[in-house]
Amino acid sequence: MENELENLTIGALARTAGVNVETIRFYQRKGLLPEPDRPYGSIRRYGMTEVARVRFVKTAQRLGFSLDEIAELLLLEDGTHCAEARALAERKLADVRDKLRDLTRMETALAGLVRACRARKAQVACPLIASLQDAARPDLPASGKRK
Amino acid sequence: MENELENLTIGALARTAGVNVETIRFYQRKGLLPEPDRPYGSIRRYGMTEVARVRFVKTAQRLGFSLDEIAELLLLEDGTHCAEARALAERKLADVRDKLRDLTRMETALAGLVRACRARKAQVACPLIASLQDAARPDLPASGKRK
DNA sequence: CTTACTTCCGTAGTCAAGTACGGAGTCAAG
DNA sequence: CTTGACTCCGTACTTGACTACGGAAGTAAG
Repeated sequence: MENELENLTIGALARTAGVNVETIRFYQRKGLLPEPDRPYGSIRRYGMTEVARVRFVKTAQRLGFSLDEIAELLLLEDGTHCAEARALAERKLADVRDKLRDLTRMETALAGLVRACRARKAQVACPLIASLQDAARPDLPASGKRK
Repeated sequence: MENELENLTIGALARTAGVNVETIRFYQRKGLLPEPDRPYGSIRRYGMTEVARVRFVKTAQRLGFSLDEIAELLLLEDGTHCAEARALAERKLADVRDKLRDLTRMETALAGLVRACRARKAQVACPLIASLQDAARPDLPASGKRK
């Protein structure tokens, strides 16, 4: 035992997760990462669970989630009560599916452009905007100030 | 002619695109949105092209792109030269596919949680983090400071 | 033990993406 | 031709997500 990867200092945790030490501490303050109590006047130690958590935060950010939203996702991970969990999960799932839809459209448009370019068709217009346009959020168009 | 939707003031543009007027002006300063010249000492007018552009920016943001990245995507839309366009499009496409992969994994995990919850299995643990963990970026783990 | 690096913690600064403000000019209804 | 709403433009403030700083305490190697 006494694994390399299960007795990390905050610095080692940061390095293996690919972030700054300050970021770890910042996430702890925000409640995104538990702050283990320090064994009697000593320094805190971390394991792979924490590494995975930090990486998850970073990945979710890349996918357009804010830290607050990520906190909610982590609630699910940590096991909330069934009723609330389900409602939350369903909302997040819908959100994820919206993103998937839009990303897929972007993929199609980009792939089309690359193909056209490869085929040396001089006419290179990328209907990227158009790809996301239609069927876009049929929500209240009158003074619809979502926020 | 003289369509409702082709002679918008900045305020109307903002309203139909679902953003603040100041945001429009901010995007213009950043070069994300063209600033049409004002017909001799008068005010600027906008059309559906601009509405679509603003909406595109907002959607791309939701998908985790920064304004700088979005500016690049818009370059494609506006038709850069083939060689550069293709290189850029290929990079963006790879990026989009990475996101798709991760989002799909999140979808699976969330859908699983919802299903479990529906089935009233008390044991509700959402392996959300785990779903993104493996096969996660096999890039330089030593001092890998992506930014 | 000393010395050099870390950790710890609080406070302050930075950068991206807006948002707000205020005064001067424009417009369209009455 | 005035009045109220809106545009224009510059500058300043805010929020989210870090990043830096500095002094006291912990730790690992020589």
